Amino acid sequence: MFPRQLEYLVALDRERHFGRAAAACHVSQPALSEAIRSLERELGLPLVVRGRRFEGLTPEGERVLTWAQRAVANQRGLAQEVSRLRDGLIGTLRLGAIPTSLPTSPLVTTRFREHHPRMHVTLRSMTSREIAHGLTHGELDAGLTYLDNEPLSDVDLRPLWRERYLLLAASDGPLGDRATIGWAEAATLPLCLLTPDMQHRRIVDSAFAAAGAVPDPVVETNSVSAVLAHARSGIPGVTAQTWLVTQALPPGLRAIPLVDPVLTRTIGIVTSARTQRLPVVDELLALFAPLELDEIVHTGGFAAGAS
Amino acid sequence: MFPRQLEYLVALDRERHFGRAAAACHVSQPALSEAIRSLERELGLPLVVRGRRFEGLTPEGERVLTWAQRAVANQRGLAQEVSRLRDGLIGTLRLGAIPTSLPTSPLVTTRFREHHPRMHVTLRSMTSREIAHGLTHGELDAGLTYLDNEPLSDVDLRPLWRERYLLLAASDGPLGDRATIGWAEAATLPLCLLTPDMQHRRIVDSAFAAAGAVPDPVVETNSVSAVLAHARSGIPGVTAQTWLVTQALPPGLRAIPLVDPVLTRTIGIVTSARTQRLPVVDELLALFAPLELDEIVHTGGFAAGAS
DNA sequence: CTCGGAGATAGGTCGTGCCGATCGGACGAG
DNA sequence: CTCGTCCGATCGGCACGACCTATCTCCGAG
Repeated sequence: MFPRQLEYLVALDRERHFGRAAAACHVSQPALSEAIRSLERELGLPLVVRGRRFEGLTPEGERVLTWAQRAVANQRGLAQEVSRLRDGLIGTLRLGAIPTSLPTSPLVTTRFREHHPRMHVTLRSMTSREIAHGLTHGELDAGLTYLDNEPLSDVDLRPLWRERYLLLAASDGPLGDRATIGWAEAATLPLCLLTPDMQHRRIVDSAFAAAGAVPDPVVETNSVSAVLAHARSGIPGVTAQTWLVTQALPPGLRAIPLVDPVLTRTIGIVTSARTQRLPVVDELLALFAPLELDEIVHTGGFAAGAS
Repeated sequence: MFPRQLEYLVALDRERHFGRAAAACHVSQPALSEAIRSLERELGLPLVVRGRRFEGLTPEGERVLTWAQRAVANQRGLAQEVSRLRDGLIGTLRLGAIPTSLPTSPLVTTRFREHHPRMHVTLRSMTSREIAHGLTHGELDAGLTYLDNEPLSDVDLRPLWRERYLLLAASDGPLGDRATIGWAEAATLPLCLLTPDMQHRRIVDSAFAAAGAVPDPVVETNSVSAVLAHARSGIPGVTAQTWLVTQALPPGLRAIPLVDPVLTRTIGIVTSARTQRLPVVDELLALFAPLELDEIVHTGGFAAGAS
């Protein structure tokens, strides 16, 4: 019933060792041991499998654990709220971002830091699946990922901008003078694409499929800079247009909008809908109106916004 | 930081009086008074406006209060989980239901009671707005209401069945031999409808509008039985077909399916998506597969199911 | 002026959470 | 087989804090 005991239970489940759990909680081992026992006594339920060593939680213990974790998370939220009210927001915003969102991520991080100078930001490149996992397990405050593809469950969405897609080709090649190109035609070219484990590639594939075409990826890579390099040497590639916002198009390259269909994917902030919003998440969302960054991303007003 | 203090804060905000709050928590007034002071000291924040009498919480106090309420709710959830694990589910399922769902509500309540014989159910007739309020404020475990009309926010949905709509008319009147009737034609009749403050009426109005017709409600009432009575005396009425599932159609009445368009509205269970699911809510949802009741409702297998 | 209500203060008691020290069983190494 | 080690349980004692009753202060109503 009491937060200390629940905290110990969470630590015990995490460390799987009474001594280490006690150390993690800055108490002696007997204190933690006794607290767990008293918790079992109060609840009238066995929580941990009693053996010579720690052997995991009982099924009842697992159920209680989830409530304990929520209580601990709530405690952290309260502590963060108090610290915000007293000293302004202090601490670290833990942000996960898919690779495609990285070039534009400074739009998010810098604005956040402008409003909260004493906050730190950790920005980790991860897959959308890892982001979902991090959110549900409280290891992440927010994520930057696709919103309308392979939808995540139990998250709140805040769209920021819409991606469009470009064919990168050598300006002195046969495509040097094209204003647009259809996905079907692009599929007839030898292409350099990202590997299929990346969501960007799966989105691109769906566009080819929508145009009734099957692409021919003669080179597959998991690095966008490799795509650019191949494009310059004659093997065109497909990229999201935000990749070109931060860095000038290298000389000798052209970016040709892909049409038929014009494929757009929304990128935005995802936050956990299940756990109570931490103050830091509230503050983050308060800074960005829906799709507010779309204009900046597409008009190239990025450099100014990120300065 | 400690649950007792947070509990006191919640009680103080509720009772707006130190003495009453203390009584509600079964402690003496000085105990509560001192606990609040110590909480303010620990957090380093003023929480209550200090005056000769209680004068409300400070803005900081309000923020802390929301976290305190979550902590208390979480505590209740844990307690309920423990009681479930020990003795099976005991207590009361607090259910809110819109009037239209009442005739079919026994399908829900009886199945729940079959699986949890020691649980009580309180079923309160309320508007969908009141249900939403009750869910967000933790005064309600679940609601029974329309899912696809005037959508509620921050709730989880579990569809149960789909309503269709019927025209009730005297069997010896001019409509006595009709198999179906269009909304447009129905609008030309003198009608008895529910009052516009009821969602059922607003749904019916939208069906008339979809057919490009404006009904002529010569009688408006907030009671379905009045609609039936008027139908028998010559003024037809519109009702959801589930109203006729429980009670046999009174002699002299016919129920004629309304078409063009065939209007369907889904009724189901709504639960709070924001607060952590209480065990009782988990158990309730576990008993009903999506739209599982649709067949029972429409084939009239209801009596058997409710026995 | 007095009285009653509201909340703060004072002083004392009891529970309990924590510590250091120690115990006892299991297990691996030799 | 036996010893050493690791892990968790148990013990005795201390100290803090949460609570209680009683009392005080202040203010407004009558």
